[in-house]
Amino acid sequence: MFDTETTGLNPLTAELVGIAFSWEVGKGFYLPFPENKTEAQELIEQLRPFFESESIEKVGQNLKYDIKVLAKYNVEVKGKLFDTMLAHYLINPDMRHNMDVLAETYLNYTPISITELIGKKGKNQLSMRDVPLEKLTEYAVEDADVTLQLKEHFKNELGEANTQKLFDEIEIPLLRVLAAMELEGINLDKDFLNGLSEQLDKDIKALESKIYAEAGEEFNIASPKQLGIILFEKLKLVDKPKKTKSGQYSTAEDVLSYLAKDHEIIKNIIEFRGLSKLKSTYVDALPNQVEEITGRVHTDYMQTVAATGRLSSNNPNLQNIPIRTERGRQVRKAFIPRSEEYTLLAADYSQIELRIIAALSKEETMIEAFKNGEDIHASTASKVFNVPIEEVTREQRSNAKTVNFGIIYGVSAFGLSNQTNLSRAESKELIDTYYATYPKLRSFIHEQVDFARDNGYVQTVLGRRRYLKDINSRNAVVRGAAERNAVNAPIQGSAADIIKIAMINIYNKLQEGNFKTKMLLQVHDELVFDVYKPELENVKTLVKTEMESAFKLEVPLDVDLDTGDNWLEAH
DNA sequence: GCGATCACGTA
DNA sequence: GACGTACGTGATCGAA
Repeated sequence: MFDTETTGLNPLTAELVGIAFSWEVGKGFYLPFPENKTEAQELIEQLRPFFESESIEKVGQNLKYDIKVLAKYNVEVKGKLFDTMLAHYLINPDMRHNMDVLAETYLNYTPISITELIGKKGKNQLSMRDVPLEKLTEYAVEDADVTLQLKEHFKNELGEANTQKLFDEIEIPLLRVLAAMELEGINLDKDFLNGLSEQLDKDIKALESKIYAEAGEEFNIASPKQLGIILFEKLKLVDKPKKTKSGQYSTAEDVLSYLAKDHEIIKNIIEFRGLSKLKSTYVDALPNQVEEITGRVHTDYMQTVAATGRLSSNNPNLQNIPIRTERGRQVRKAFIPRSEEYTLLAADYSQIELRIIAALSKEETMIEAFKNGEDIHASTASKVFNVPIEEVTREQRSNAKTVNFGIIYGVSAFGLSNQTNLSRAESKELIDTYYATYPKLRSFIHEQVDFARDNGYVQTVLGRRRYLKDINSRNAVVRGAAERNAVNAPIQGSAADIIKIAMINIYNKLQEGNFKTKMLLQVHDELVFDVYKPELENVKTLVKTEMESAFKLEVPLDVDLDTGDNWLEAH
């Protein structure tokens, strides 16, 4: 077992301060590293045979971090891996997985906390370098020991939860794939974003003046509190304004959009909000996230956060780059290939969640539609509105699409009527007709809820579990939420399983084939590659084949590919 | 300087 | 009476 101690959380800039080792519960040692880089490199060279040994199993807590740190020292971590954080994620995805919590829960022990060592995060926080060797040794070796003890605990529990395969064949191999993607990073066109920023600034300022004029005074539009008072006390736009749970006036988008058609100020506020969000969160923030060393943006994928099995992305979050609005999609133009010899390839699963629910429910009508390559929303519309598929109107298709997605989340008539132009009664009727059209979908949903009631959990196609402690709650609201989770988690989670398989297989093939092409991003149902142009045709075939054959369902998986000189063109 | 709240971006 | 899943980030604002 090993655990690196470094000068920071960013593996690209972090320097090794030391490494703790433990090979037997209760035993361990700590190897401090010199501050001098040449000397540090000399020391790590002596450990290279250990790290690069195929036969020595490596145990750690969040090994992706250690692997990335060591990669910057040009050391590869080979051999079998056991990550206690990943193990616990499979054992109970809804809990937290940091070592302090795990030690307290499973070993009834409280290790020395990092804040005890270096203080709370902030200006006055020390660097690991500043911690006296004796204290640091105790801390580091304790962590190593605790991790090894946790491993002893978790290796049996994985078997009991039937998730051993998922651990060995998905999460552990994926950790290496994610480390490689994160180290790679993606090229960003800063100049382009600076240009966007100036345009946005002009438009935001213009909207600001209009809003002040309409309000009759200047105030902070970005403050929901001040905005609420202007709209609902000064201008009295509605009789009974909706409040948030803390008693403020709600100025949320869905509340404001009701008022937009009658009030120019509301339209301007909605636009102001959209543009401000775009500017602050993306256009201005992204250039600051470019790493100096590489000149690229390196996200950090969280492998143990989403309870369903999905990844999440942060610093920066590259899984929520705008696409829906014309203004927003411009941001995607800033994500570009590494050089002129490269092009971006985006590959996304078409309707993967609907295909999964069709296959798992064995709903033949829907399966057939997918097998025939039909537009699934048009096909649904044609059936529920009882018109030939070529006569489906835009509105019918749109409503069918809303129901199709809603089904995956456990939508109610209320929710549907809120999302569409349909009344409550019309929504109810549509849902009833929908279930009459796809009867096995309804029984599938009930089976999931029943399974959860009987077993306390639901699972994905690969046996990834989500425990639902509230499934038998007497509180109908709480129980309803658990029931929706019982339906959604296997669907969303199975899609996550499938793309993870594809990522591992694609990564391995690109490695084996010595491709210059690199996988860069994952956005739940999409993978983005930086493709060396001479490899394009091979890579396209490889990616499509691996993604479509990652998991065999009764429904074909379909992947759309596109390339371009930026992420917008490629999508 | 922190955490809660609100709002809003994605699949 | 509430009322569709899963996330992360930025701005504000009140309490330290």
